[in-house]
Amino acid sequence: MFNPPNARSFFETVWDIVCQIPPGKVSTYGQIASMMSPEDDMDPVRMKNLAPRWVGTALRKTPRGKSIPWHRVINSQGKISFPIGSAHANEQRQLLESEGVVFDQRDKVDFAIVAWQGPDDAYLASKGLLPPRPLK
DNA sequence: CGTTTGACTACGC
DNA sequence: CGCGTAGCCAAAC
Repeated sequence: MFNPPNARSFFETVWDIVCQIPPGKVSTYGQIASMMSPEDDMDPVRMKNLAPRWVGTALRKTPRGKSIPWHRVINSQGKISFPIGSAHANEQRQLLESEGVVFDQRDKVDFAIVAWQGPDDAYLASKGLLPPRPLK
């Protein structure tokens, strides 16, 4: 899953999954990671700590020209992961708000309303992905 | 080629 | 809820 030789396909899988998130909904780095199968010899603890960061790494390298909805991925706390007030954070927030996503006074979204439930089963099967862990 | 960085998370206080 | 910390390791510098 995370070996260098597989990095390319890992990134592409992440981008592919992100493209499945509909407007007005959000996912998290950890949720996307939860859909990827760990390698057989991967230590569960190591996996848990590593996977979300790799999703972040993949997103950081998102091709800007392919209209991938990168802004629909936030962190497990329901907040944008860029420093508040930064150019990136402002852009991400504006994109989400333009889709109807609401942020409360602590800059958090309400997962009960905007959490993405994951791709449909057919998509998961076609990509060999696991059902995503629900967001809380 | 050594050091720092980073689009994370779970957990403890 | 907010803040700090450990765990992680390929990129970026």
